[in-house]
Amino acid sequence: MRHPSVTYSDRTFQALADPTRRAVLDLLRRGSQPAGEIAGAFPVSRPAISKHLRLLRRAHLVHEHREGRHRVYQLNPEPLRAIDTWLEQYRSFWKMSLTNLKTFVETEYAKETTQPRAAKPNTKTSKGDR
Amino acid sequence: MRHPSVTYSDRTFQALADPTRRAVLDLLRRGSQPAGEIAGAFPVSRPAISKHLRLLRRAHLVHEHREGRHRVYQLNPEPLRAIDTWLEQYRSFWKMSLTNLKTFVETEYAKETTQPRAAKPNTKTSKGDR
DNA sequence: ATAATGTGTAACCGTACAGTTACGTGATTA
DNA sequence: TAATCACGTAACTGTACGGTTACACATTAT
Repeated sequence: MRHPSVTYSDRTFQALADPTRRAVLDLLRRGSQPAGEIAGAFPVSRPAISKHLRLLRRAHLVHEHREGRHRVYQLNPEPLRAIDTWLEQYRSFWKMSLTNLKTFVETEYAKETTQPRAAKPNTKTSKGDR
Repeated sequence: MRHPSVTYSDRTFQALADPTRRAVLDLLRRGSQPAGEIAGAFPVSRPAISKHLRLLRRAHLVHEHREGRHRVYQLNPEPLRAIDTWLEQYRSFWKMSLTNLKTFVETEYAKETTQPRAAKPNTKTSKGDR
């Protein structure tokens, strides 16, 4: 079950989880398109794409506006900034050499692991606070 | 139904779709930890976390090694590079001002929309293959 | 008015989570 | 050896997708 409160970037991450939806975004980078034309670019049925578009809308990754009987979809890259921000915290990690990472990790966890016994972390105490 | 072939970064995006799993990664940035201690940091049951860890493992976002009766999990930021690469293509978009984006989009789609009739994209031709 | 287009939605099916409790298993401790 | 610890896994439940077909609805075109 999903958590009761679904955050903003939650929807974003969730929307990006599907390869078809990412492909739709990739497509829209080339310019806005009506739903039907987007659907034409994929090997699935039009309603399937329609539902993908609904999720992308829900995540604010696309904007839609009517144009005659078309519904034109436009990329909105704004929510991707949140992803970028999240990733930012990890950049330093993959810039570290693996050896450095290993060292860092070892020193960090050293206090819990070096002593065979006394270090048994009391798992339960820290459980209530989140 | 999932596509037959699930790509590498597919697993990654999918693993990141869940807020708990992202939180686990955030936790591991501070240093490796055994499964139980990770579980202690969340309001869900230990088996639930165990399953999250399985997905993270499947996405290669964490490494696991046994240490006595503990299983220590370590962050592996490597797969996140793929996400970063994907995002890279969108950076230019959110750096553009909205007006510029609008202009770009309009000129791009102009050929299909400016002529009322003749431009009707033949959606069906590419659709027949499914 | 009627027909055709372009889209979204409803209803239905199968699968993959996310969570739970109960249980199995290897490593430590008594 | 027996008890305990730290996990993973199995079995089960509910929900959200991802896909399909059938249909409703609004907007042109005849």
